Amino acid sequence: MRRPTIKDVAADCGVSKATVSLVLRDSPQIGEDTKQRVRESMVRLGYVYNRRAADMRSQRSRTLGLVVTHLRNPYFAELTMAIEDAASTNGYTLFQGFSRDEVPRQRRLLETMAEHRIDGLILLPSHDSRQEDLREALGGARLPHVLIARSVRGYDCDYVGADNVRSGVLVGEHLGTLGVSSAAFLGGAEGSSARGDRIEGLNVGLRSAGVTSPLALSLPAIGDEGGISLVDRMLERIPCPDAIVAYNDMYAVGVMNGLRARGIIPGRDVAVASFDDVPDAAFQQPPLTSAAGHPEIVGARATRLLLDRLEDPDRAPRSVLVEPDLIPRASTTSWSGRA
Amino acid sequence: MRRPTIKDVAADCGVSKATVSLVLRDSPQIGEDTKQRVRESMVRLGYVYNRRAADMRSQRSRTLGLVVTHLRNPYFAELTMAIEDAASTNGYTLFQGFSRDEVPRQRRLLETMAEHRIDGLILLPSHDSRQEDLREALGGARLPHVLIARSVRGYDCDYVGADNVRSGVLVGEHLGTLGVSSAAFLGGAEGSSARGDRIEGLNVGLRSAGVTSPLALSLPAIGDEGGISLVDRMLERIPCPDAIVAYNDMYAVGVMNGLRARGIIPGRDVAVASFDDVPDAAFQQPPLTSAAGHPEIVGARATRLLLDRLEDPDRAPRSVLVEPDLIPRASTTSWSGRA
DNA sequence: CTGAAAGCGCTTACAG
DNA sequence: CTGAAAGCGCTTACAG
Repeated sequence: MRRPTIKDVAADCGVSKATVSLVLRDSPQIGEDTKQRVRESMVRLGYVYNRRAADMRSQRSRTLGLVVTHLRNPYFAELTMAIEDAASTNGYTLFQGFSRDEVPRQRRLLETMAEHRIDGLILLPSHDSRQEDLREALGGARLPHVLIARSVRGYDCDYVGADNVRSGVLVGEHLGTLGVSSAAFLGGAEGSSARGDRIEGLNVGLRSAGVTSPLALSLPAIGDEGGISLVDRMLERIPCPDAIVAYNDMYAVGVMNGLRARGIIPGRDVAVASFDDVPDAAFQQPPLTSAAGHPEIVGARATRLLLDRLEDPDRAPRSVLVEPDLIPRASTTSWSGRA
Repeated sequence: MRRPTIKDVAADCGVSKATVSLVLRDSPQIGEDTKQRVRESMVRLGYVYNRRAADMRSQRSRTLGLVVTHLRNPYFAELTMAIEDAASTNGYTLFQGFSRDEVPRQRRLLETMAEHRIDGLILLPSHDSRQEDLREALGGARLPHVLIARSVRGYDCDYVGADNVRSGVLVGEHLGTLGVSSAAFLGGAEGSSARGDRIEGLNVGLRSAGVTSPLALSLPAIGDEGGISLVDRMLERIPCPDAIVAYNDMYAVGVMNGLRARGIIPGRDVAVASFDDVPDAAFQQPPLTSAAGHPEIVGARATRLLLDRLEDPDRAPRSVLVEPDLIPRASTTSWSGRA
């Protein structure tokens, strides 16, 4: 009941192992009649190609690793699906792991994947990754890799993400145009590259739309804190601003619930905007204005970048920023203006 | 610049390959001083263990395959994370693929994973999978596997899912107790095992709570159709019932938006309930009553079942049904009763 | 406690 | 057009 190997196939149809191997790759060296006979033997014996053995000999695995933090964020889920699609289209199978935003867990995953001899890695780094963490885990294994969605300060490598500064500018200009004169930024992990970029762009956008005193407050989330709690903390410190910009759509949902709990109607009493434009954003009450981060494009470009690097391991690192789009919806456009 | 192998390590510290191999597994056969020397060599040379080679010899791969349809459903995302967690806790690395509910794509993924010699497979079957499809893809490769969330008619194998009949009963009893006298079921793919089970249970639950004429209508989704369109189709055929039960929380969100678009307030004018209890359910307006399907438990049990089967490939197939819980929220409890 | 040898299932020059 | 042989990097009996 052992699984048949090319040796069994070769014996079954009276050729050598080498011939069977060449038939597997449909080599033009082999005659059509021989190919036919070999293929019939394979079917008869129930032969299943063993890639592990093949790859061991040819020193590549045709596998890629994908490590993201988790899938609770629909943006990460879309990113994951886009990468799987691009990988399998190009003949690669994907190892997947979730760091849950924990550096030790991330390190273990990278180690294991390196031991499985993945050809390359796509990593959405856990938010507290330091450059040393990555250098240790990736440099040691000399593993081609690209970072997505979050960059790591001081660590220069291939990177693909939405253009967060530009997203911030779009949101800021939109709010300014609506007549907003005060705004707060809620959520996101302190020190996150995406958070810093979004805030930076937001200030630029607000100013360019003529808002003189941008960002009355910006509160990063503490631990697993959600939007409801952030609204409470905000209201302890400042009166409700004209607009609240959430770090992403998930925080925005919490923010809108937090506002309602305080008797403030989101969309009417205060404009609410955020980032990512996950599918659910359109189905919120009110529908949520969001800067689309196009995860399907980010995922496809990241996979492309990684495959390019496999071809040429020594090329200079590249950074790809995907252009965002502002999707205005009622959470900002129905804002009634200052009383 | 070739990667060092155990041969290089052995040469570096003057022992044989076999000794290095034993040190890798921390064998008690080897003396502490020798182990120390070997480990120092490994670090010095930057040795990375090659599991592919090891596994080829030992005829197992320490990898599992996970194929789900997609991650757009948060329930599937939770399931995926739970399985990855259980797999990595047990020393397995996960291959992941998405069938996108397409049988040919599913078949290709299963074939490729079999060629990579995964030790076992967890499959959330694409909704139109026939038993022949699975028999062909899995029987041929003699691959240990367990199905999750959806069963396939006529295909007897290990299975883990929420108890959908019981979920239906819980929802039905809850609605009956609230005084509902008419209900419609919206969404889900026609022929889906989960859909059939939920409807069956729902009828039982409604009856047992004294509702004499259950389920005025049940409409499966056509293609990618969402809740909004389903509401429109429902209202063309019957007057709005006391309660709408959606196939899952994603349809429920659409259903509530569809109702609002028609001037019907969900929660007040009509009770809305559904299945899964994804994290977002609590944050809907109104918060959504849902029968929790506990994906973290389903995922953990499925992985356990697969590992058990790897131990004993010939045991009889088992079916594990995870007990659901009804989480009542305002989408039903604020229902005002018949006018 | 350690080493020499065979073998896992392929691919890859090299002959013929 | 096909075959014999070496080798990918490990593990596993088997000696000693």
